[in-house]
Amino acid sequence: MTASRAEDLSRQFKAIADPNRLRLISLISSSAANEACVCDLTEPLDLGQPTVSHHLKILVDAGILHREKRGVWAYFSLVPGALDSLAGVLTEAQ
Amino acid sequence: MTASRAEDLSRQFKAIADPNRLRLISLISSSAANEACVCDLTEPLDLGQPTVSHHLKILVDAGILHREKRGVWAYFSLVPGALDSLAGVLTEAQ
DNA sequence: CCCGTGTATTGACAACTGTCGATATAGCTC
DNA sequence: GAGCTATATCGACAGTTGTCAATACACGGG
Repeated sequence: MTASRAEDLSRQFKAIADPNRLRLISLISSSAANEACVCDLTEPLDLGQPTVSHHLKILVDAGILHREKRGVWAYFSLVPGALDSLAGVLTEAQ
Repeated sequence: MTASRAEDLSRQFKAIADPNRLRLISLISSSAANEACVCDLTEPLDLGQPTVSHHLKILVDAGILHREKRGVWAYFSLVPGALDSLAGVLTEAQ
């Protein structure tokens, strides 16, 4: 594996390598329309709104979540195939 | 997902969320007998021996690598199924 | 045009992480 | 046991990360 490929992959793994971000992914994927807004996510995680917004931005920047603004609300959903692609890296390694 | 489950998973993802550790995994899995010693790994990564030993310890503590000492050499190999188990978490999430 | 509300950004701070040099430990060979 | 070699541990340091309070921005309703 080249160094730059390893850098790219580590950026994505770093994005999900945080307990609160793993819970965000879990909450979003298991919610009604497979999407959730920030206000739905602060309470179950017991974190402040800026902190949740920060974590969501990291996941969006990593290409794992999609952000769609409708009116005042920002709805977050999983990018189809993003997690599968990361999973593939792990299964191919062994 | 419970908070403690998320903590456990994040510990494993943190272990692989580093470019040099991803390369270590790649190097070990693609080497001859699916194992390698520290001395084989320092040169391709261009890191010092203490640093490589440190990264390997993190992977062993996370249950991803197995360490077997034979004489003066320490041979590292993938723990069967460890990466598959992590991959499963990602595919099930979506 | 305000006001209220949902979200994003900024600045600050403690905690953690990756790296290195120096040193310690373990095991082989003579 | 002495010396050599492979590996592990320690101490230190810069850089990064997660969190919060404060603030800014964006949008809809009156």
